[in-house]
Amino acid sequence: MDYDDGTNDRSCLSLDLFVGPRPSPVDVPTPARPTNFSLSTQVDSSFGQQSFSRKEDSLEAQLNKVSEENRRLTEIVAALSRNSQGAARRRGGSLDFEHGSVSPKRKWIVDCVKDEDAWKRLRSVTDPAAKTFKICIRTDQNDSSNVVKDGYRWRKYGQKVTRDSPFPRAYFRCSFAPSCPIKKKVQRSSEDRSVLVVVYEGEHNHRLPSEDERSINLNAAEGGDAVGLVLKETVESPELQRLLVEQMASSLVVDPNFTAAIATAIADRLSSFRIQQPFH
DNA sequence: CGTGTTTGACCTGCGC
DNA sequence: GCGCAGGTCAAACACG
Repeated sequence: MDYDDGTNDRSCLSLDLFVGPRPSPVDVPTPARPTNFSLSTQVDSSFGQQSFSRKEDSLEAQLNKVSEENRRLTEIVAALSRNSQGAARRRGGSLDFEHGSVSPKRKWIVDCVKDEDAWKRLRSVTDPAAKTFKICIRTDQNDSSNVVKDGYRWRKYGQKVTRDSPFPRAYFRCSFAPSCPIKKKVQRSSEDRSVLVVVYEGEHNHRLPSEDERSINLNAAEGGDAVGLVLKETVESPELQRLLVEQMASSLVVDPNFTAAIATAIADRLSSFRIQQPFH
């Protein structure tokens, strides 16, 4: 699907990985790409092997660093997307948190809220006074279940067909701690059935279950972890894998440290090459 | 048998 | 007061 802001479903796929609106140059200052620098995709593996291995280690570390930063940004931008909704509406935007619908123009999707710090950040940036917040989660379009597992354990206590959506709304309580006051409402978006709109009301009065406990809970539940599924599919889908790699590569290329490392590696090789094969 | 889901009935708040 | 819609309860049921 093509949207009137020039994006399409394909571009939104990559957008989903980062959660929220496409960062503009103003939002995320990016270093200027060196205009007189180009990197060939074909590299002769016969020279500079040892030197390049060291550089590879360095680059792998860079890649890991970028991956970790990407993960953190995902959580932070998810929280910011909520905070930005007012501005989005003013410019004709997008995610209607009041009615749980998602405009096709833009898609603000949370792909992961799975650790306690992420919950705290979400709360601190969303609506701490009302103690409610709403997120949207992309799931498999063919998955008709309203299962959204976020590390906590939920017990469904009701389901209701509402007026503003053809899809039923499911009501959940936290079953990990019987006295926990938090509630969760899950409803499929009427405009994009692959998106689940999740409303949390209240706060947990206990800690996030440990990894072991979560593992037991998640494995015991039928239908799989919808949030985990999104991440899993993101990694396992060849197209999304490619998009993820492209984005990481893009991040690396605009990183001055990365380009400097590449330049140094190439300079090493060139100097080695000149020594072995002087100009005629 | 324990735990979670389903689903119809009931409760509650709100607008008219 | 009435009707409507959203939210909750609880008995029946399914499942491991």
